[in-house]
Amino acid sequence: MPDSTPSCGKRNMKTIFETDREFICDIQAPCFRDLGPEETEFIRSGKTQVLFRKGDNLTKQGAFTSYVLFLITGLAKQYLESNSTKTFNLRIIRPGEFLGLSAVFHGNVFGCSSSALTDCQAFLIEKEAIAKVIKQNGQFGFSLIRKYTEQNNNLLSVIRNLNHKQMNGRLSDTLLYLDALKTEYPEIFTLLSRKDLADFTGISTESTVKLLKTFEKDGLIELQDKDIVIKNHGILSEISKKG
Amino acid sequence: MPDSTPSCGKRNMKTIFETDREFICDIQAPCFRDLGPEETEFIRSGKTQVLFRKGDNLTKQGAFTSYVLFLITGLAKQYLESNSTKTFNLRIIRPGEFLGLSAVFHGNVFGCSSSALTDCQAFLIEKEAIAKVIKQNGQFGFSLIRKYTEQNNNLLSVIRNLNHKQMNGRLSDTLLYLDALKTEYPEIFTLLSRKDLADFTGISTESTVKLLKTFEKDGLIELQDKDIVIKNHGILSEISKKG
DNA sequence: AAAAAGGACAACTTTTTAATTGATTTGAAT
DNA sequence: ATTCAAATCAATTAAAAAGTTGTCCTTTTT
Repeated sequence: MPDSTPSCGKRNMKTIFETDREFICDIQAPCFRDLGPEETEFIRSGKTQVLFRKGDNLTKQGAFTSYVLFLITGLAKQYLESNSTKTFNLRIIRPGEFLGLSAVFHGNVFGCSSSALTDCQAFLIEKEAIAKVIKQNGQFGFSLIRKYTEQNNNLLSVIRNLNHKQMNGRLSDTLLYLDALKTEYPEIFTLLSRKDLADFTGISTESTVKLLKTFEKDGLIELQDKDIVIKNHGILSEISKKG
Repeated sequence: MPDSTPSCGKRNMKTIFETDREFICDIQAPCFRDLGPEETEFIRSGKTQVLFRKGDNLTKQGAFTSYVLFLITGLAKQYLESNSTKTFNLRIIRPGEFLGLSAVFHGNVFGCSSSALTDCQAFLIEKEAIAKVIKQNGQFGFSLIRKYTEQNNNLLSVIRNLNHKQMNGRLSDTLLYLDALKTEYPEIFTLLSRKDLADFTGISTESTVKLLKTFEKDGLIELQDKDIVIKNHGILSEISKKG
């Protein structure tokens, strides 16, 4: 589990179902700082906390939803499912991020699936509670929108990639995206399989493997078991830009 | 995928998200036969269909829920999570069964987790829709209650087992339970790991392995790779009864 | 048509996970 | 105190999944 997570004071937290030693985790994440005491109380009353084990689905594309997830600890990946075999990885979800926010405003199904790369603690907040607080507290809404638009920008660049770029450019993109997370979560690459990388990049697993080797041969990266070290950011982002 | 599932006419079904060739699966399962045309329409309007891939969670213990799942094809297991390491398997979920029904009536969180043993097609029906139809159509409610009480009886025997019986009795119980499903789903044992069996039985994986060998030595069962063949139902149910 | 990009398949290797076994410890029941 | 049931631990083996590589095929670009 990452070190630099919004601390909730305890490790080895339990689900709310263990009555013997109930764990109370306050809402202390940055984006909740804007809330007044009654608002905090209101959110708290409409939330629950769940431990997702590594591999568990946090959300399932197409399933009805009545809540938003807020990741407290752990890392997850968000992905799109198309036919039963194909998967496209959209992004890594970090502590402090929301999942399923769009269902608060329109539709009532999850648009994407997501699954836990490590054990994950998450708040589940009923959408009425979130909606009410957003309407009531402009600053909170502002933070949310900010987060959301950032994610949206990422989606746009994903689409750009898929449209314009070829293998090299896309893989560079994926590597740079993940590498940017590495400062905060040094284990990020070791949590992902080659298939995961392929699903981020939108190419086959085999091509990914081969291209990674080529990148290594060209001195752009270094493959250390599952970990990947970027040796030449400059050229890699050149490749990423040129496609 | 099992052969004898409530047929919906097609194989290789797709999620509702694939607009190119949308799959429409009518509500034809036995328990929906009691519904009048308007009721069927009402349910249909408040449902969606999702393909859960093998390993996916259908439900997550502690997560808010606003819907009921109805399994169309595939097999799943339902289990209880306690601390992050321990799991207790409650039952196998077969096509034609509901999941999360209790949340329609009380509480709004899933009481158990469940995950797909094979790819699973499921309806998700919003709980208001189910509730309304139950109130409206006594026969439908009757079928539902019948199903539910049967499940409940199983839970009672599970509790009895945990309280009174020791290893031999419990494992016999688990084996007989699963073997009863084997007629309809011959692959049932091959879908479960030794840990799964242990989690059904409530004993350690190692003890399960050892006891299975003992049972085989005593001619009660035959271990054929992952498959298990019951050779002596009589004695096994003796052991199950005696504890 | 030729070349390049990239997927698909098949064979193989490595790594990871699951299963198995024996030895040791715990803990309740007699 | 002794016994038995069963968990835990450590070590080993077996099976499954992930990763790798080469070849060949298809599609797009030129």
